[in-house]
Amino acid sequence: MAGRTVREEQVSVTRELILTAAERLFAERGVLAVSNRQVSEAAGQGNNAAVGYHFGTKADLVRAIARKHHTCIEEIRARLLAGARGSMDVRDWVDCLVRPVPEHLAALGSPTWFARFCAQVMTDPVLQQIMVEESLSSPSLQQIVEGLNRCLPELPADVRAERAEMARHLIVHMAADRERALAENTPTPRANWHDAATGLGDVVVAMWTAPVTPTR
Amino acid sequence: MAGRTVREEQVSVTRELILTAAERLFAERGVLAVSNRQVSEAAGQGNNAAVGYHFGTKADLVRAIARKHHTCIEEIRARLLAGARGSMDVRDWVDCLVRPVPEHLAALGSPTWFARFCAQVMTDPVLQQIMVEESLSSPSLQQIVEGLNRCLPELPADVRAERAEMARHLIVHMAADRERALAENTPTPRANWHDAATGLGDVVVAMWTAPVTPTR
DNA sequence: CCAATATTAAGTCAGGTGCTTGACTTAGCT
DNA sequence: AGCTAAGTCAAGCACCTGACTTAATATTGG
Repeated sequence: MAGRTVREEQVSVTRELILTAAERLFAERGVLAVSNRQVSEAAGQGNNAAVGYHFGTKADLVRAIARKHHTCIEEIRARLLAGARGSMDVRDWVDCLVRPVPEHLAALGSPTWFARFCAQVMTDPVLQQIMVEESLSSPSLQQIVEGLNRCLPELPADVRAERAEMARHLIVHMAADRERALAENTPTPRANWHDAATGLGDVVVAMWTAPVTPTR
Repeated sequence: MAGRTVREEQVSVTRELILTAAERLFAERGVLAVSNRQVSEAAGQGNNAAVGYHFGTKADLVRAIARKHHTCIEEIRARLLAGARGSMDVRDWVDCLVRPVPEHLAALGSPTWFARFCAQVMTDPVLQQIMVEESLSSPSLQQIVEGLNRCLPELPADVRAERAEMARHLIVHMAADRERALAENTPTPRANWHDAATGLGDVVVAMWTAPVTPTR
């Protein structure tokens, strides 16, 4: 991370400043509602074009934020994956799917903004593509899907795809909701991120193992 | 709908023109990425301030779009609710929850834009509030929740709230995904909206009836 | 120790935005 | 028929945006 020379160190500091300022503003006001200028100012940069200089377009900035967190999440997922290898229990694989994001948010300490940022980017018609490029590049996700497939061999491929999509939505948006509630001091159904992930896991296991009513 | 006089008729035509143009642009490009000017032009109004004149701010326009569809959806929900009254089968109540939106979209005929619009508005930090005001004002939703509560009396209140939230996310975002796939001619897991709702119902029933692992 | 260079600062510019204004058109009433 | 009021249009306003240019600053390699 930290560059060897003083120069590189300063640069990486400013980049990080911009990244975190952008993440917060995006989460609180909306990605498209915030201009690069506002991000630069919030990052304490006198230069109103600091974002353009360091990252390029706003899409590039979004990608950089996503990538930063993605590496952390990927590590957690790899760790969980190691424990689940070879298991024939759906719950083990669901935990690999469900726990990384909440655990990452817990590790960041409150307040966090990434979940709200993520939810917005994933539903925006143009930013969405950036996120899937960044996320689906993960090979560990593919391993989880394969693990689930081995546990549920009778499930039709279409239904599998459908339920994977559902799981993704639940993970992202429930995390965003909880994050928002924490930010607004609203009561949350669960006391901490770990319990929230447990509740999510209960549901996702039930979801994957639900019987499929045939469509004529 | 149609006013008695010629004048009122013209006005309601213009309003409808703006409403549908806005819905399409918002769904395709993002609510905040589209200016009121662009909406006015797309609606064929020479007046660049037509949106302002007829609706006020953009938030008001969003509210108007939401309300328009909400009335239709509410009718469908009321109809389903009448059939479920008194039932002790979770599936009946879940259908009341899950079917109205897909059925409404099916009735609109393709292409539709409302689901994508809805998903965006529900995840935007400032627009979100408008949507919940508009949606949670529905008394029929409350009846469904009560019906589910009667079927599942042992479920803790927190978990109930949590799972209601999850169901909401699934309904909105899975509809949006399917709508987008239809718009882009991408293959969809289900052949039609009714089957999609069935698949969704399978999952939501499993979700509500899933065992709750205790948190120490 | 100095010159080359990367970063930051500051100002400028054309274009787009919401909002307001005033003139014009036309339906509806007397 | 003629007046009133609502709806439409077109232009202008101040403001903000991204992109670009230039100057100041400080680190680095020689």
